[in-house]
Amino acid sequence: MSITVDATSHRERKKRATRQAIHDAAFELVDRHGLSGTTVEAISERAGVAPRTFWSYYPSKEDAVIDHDPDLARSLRVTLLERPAGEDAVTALRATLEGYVGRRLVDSDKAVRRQQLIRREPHLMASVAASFDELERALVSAVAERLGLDPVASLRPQVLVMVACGACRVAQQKWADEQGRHTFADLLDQAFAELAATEAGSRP
Amino acid sequence: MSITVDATSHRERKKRATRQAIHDAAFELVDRHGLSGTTVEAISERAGVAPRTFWSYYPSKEDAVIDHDPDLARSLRVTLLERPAGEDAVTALRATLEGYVGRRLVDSDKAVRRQQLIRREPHLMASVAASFDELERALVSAVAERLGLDPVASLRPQVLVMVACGACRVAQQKWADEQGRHTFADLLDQAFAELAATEAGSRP
DNA sequence: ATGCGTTTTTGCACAAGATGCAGGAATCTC
DNA sequence: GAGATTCCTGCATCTTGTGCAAAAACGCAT
Repeated sequence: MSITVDATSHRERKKRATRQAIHDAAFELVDRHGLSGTTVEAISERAGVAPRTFWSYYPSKEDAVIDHDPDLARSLRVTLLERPAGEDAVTALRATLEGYVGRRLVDSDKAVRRQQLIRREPHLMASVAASFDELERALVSAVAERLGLDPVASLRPQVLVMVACGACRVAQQKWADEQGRHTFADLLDQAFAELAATEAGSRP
Repeated sequence: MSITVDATSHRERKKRATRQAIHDAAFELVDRHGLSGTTVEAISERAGVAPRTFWSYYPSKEDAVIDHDPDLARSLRVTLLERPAGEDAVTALRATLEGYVGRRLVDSDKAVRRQQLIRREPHLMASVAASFDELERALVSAVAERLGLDPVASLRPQVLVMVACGACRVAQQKWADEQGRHTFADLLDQAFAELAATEAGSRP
């Protein structure tokens, strides 16, 4: 048993390829025939594995379609903590999320289809929400660390993360709706501009 | 076939009672034994109906636990549109949501258990997210209407709703975490105060 | 290359979730 | 109370998801 996790070993490459194949098959079939019109059996066949193997890669059909990166949370955390110390929290969050989302939107055609698929199939929201929740938690703890605040005593970290993630989500949604007519960065600018223009402190 | 939907007919009352019984049974059992430790058969038995009947009330176990009100979205929409015309959008949203959440938190013990249950059982997020999504859409369209904005052209309605719902979510989470040490209204105040203190308009 | 320990894949059995259908029971209307 | 309508139930069936153990693939040392 060696400690070295050679990310390019034959085994590792093959596992990644299989995972990708299953995800691709799941996405393609569900996009074409809907969630309930696609069986795990069909996905497995298209991916070239036995049905039983499917469940050693993903715990459910929905998860196979969404394909959540298991250590994205850690990665975002690191990125955020590496932002310049002087930078204010919202800017740091914004830059962190922009970088991540930007990377995801490189294949813009796939990204649009993905977003629209999620809209068409509300059941996919389960996986998406779980993933989002995990990211928000990670970011809250990272922001609290950055600001030297106790996330139990203060609501500030939660609110900051909520705002930044929310703006991001709104921009991403819009971007998918108009299929990339504006760049994502532009839409994010717009969302943050709206935020700045909002009188949030008003009292009923 | 009469159009009148007599909400207090024998039939209607019985249906409501059955639905409530199923929900109660589901909540109680899942709270005690976990989602995967509770079968639909057990829920049905506790509620005094045949297993087959369960699925004519809820499409899944998770939905029975969450018990989403199917016309809450419409109701929130109406409430929001009935707010004074002069009131700014965030305040109107805040008041609308506060009223709704406040009503839900009347039975505070149940509400705390519910929130903690959702945390313990991530699978419940599916139903919660679907419900939330529906509410946000309804509110976006209502806000757009109020402001005379086109929600496709402007991001403002989306951002406003996102902020208000987000603050609400943060406050609710906190409220459940500390099991009602502060009132929900207080925590909502805190969340909005943090929002107001945030420099959201900064650029990277 | 051969053999050996480890990891991955697969098949099988099985419990639970979910849906369509049709007969029977309860309820409503008159 | 009779007839129409709606609801509840049992049955058959398909799918999802998991545990287990055998078989296949792989990595490594000789």
